Amino acid sequence: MTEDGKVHLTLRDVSEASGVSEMTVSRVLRNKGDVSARTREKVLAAARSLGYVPNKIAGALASNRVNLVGVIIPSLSNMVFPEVLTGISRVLDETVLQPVFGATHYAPETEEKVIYEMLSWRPSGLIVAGLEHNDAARAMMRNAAIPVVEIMDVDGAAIDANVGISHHRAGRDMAREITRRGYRRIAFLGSNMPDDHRARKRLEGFEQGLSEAGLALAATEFYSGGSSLRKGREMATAALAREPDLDFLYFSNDLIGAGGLLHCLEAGIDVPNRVGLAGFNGVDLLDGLPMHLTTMDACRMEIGVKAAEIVAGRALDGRTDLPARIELDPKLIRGETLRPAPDRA
Amino acid sequence: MTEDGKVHLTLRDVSEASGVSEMTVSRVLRNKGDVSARTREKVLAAARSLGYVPNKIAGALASNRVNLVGVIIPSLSNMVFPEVLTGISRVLDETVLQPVFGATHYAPETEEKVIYEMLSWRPSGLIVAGLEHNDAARAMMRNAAIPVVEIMDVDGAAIDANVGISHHRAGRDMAREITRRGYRRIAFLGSNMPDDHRARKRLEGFEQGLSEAGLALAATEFYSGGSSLRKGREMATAALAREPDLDFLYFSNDLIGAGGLLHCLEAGIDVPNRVGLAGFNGVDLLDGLPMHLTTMDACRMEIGVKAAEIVAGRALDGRTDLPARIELDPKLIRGETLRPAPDRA
DNA sequence: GTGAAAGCGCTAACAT
DNA sequence: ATGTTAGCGCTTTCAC
Repeated sequence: MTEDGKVHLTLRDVSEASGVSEMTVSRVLRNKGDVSARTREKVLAAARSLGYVPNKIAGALASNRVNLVGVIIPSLSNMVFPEVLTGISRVLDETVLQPVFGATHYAPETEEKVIYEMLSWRPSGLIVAGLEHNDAARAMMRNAAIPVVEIMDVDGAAIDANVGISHHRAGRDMAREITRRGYRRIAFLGSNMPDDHRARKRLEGFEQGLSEAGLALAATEFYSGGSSLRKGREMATAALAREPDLDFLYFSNDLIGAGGLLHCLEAGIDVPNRVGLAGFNGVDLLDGLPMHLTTMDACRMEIGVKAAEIVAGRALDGRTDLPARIELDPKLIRGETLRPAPDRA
Repeated sequence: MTEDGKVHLTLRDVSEASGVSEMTVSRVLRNKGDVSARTREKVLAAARSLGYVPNKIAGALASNRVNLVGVIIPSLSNMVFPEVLTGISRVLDETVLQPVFGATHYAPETEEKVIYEMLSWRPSGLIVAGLEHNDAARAMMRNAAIPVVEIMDVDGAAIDANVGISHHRAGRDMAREITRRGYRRIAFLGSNMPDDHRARKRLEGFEQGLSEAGLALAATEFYSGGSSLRKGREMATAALAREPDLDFLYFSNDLIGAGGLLHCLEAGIDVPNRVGLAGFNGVDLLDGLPMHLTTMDACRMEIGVKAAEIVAGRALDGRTDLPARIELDPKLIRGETLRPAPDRA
């Protein structure tokens, strides 16, 4: 607060202090239009000495331009999303655009609310995780007249643009890899969140992959709440107690997979010969475990980068030549928790 | 985009569609003032059928109220901060306030820029990690005339309000605990980021605690880049190779501590008798390791909650009775990586 | 290179 | 309970 009780300085204050019109002050502060070096210096000196901070609210209203990109994801406290955000930031940091984050906690109604709030700020673009949204959310995004990129998943119809991997394929490919190596009594261990559509699609793809080899899941184990090493241990313990002849545990993420691995090693189970294991995500925080867990890279950083490039290209440069759909390849990361394929006779 | 080429609907559109004045439409949409049930229904029906989304930019400018709270932290991809954000969201979700996040990557100039950007949106409050800021940042926050809460750390002078733990004390208390249990050849293993002031303060407190027992650090090991299990393993390996008679490894966070623990267990080192270990943070993702790592809870969730309560109480309810400084107690979490204290003779 | 006028979409304050 | 007027702080447009 300044001495005269004013809470915020305006362009007018800078104008008066520098003896330059508001309009020219505005030009200097935005590096827009031609201003003489002398005037520019006067203005900058005044702005700095007063401690002027522009009011973006007013600027956005007047220019009808808001350099914000809404980024809507299920959760921040999940090792998966920070990397996507990093990819997005890396690209947007090179532009005038700024990401603004919102979390849905895997609840469609929360997602609807978050999208509504975001759109009410009139952002320049939207990046949303997943392809599943309720009707209201879908309608808002369709009517928003801004680039909307749905990310992470490509198994379904997108509203506008789409960048991600096929989780169905990821699950199927993992099943093929596992069966090729001779595993036969295979369990799936994952979360039971009905709105985690990507985990669901991986499971569906996985089951399809098994059935191609004439197999079906030998056991499933579900948990709720956040994932942790302990959850993975508990699920592995439970599954192996219930079905002692299981020879493979497929986990829906790396953290619980790592927990399962620790359990097996401690229980003296021969990994990967007696029991093999795999996770999903390619979380390199966990690099350093006694054994590398076989997993599949979800291309999270790259998804963020590509999505941000589409938004920036369309919103800023008016480009219309950008791909509307980018399907990335989830790469298998072969750890030591998978035994070699048997020699074919 | 609607048929007539308009990109966004305005109050005027809803007013015309419902035959009610703009002002009354505004009242309905904000639940403000008395409106008859009949009028309210007409307006809501019109707004819904048109798909009207209010323009918060215009609303904020007119009302001089922006229900945003800027939250500025070093990094999103760090297990430490998501929990703080969860605490903040939990409180703000019960109010009209919305958090907006910014990351500084431990760079003071980036912090300054992020604070400037945040303030240019005229938020209702600011929550900033740490007490160390450059002069420009400090000046902006002092002049902002909004509640500013510095969090995580209480070792220093705050601008306005302050919620956190004393990292100096946390380090000192850990040193006391370790020396009490008879460990004597003690190493510190942590990051070498010069701008991670909290890690630095823990180290200083730790050294002070050691010196009280007539000891000094027997070794230090620093790493750069993100922390991971592997980094912890490597540092433990290096430290023990260089100083084979070390009997304690104090890590600056739980993740590298867990890596160190895995190394020791695999190397057949008797933990906690031959070598003890401790980390910092209380990250419960890691619960499930072969042995519980001794650590100290940094009260992250509670810090977020208290900080948000101060902002909400002051910004929304005009309360002036809220504490300006809250120092929380980092609790020792005793795992099995600490041996019992020797009987005193 | 600089300035004056108009207006962005909403809400506060004041009618009625 | 509803309507009218003015104006938030900036940028656009046009004039000089």
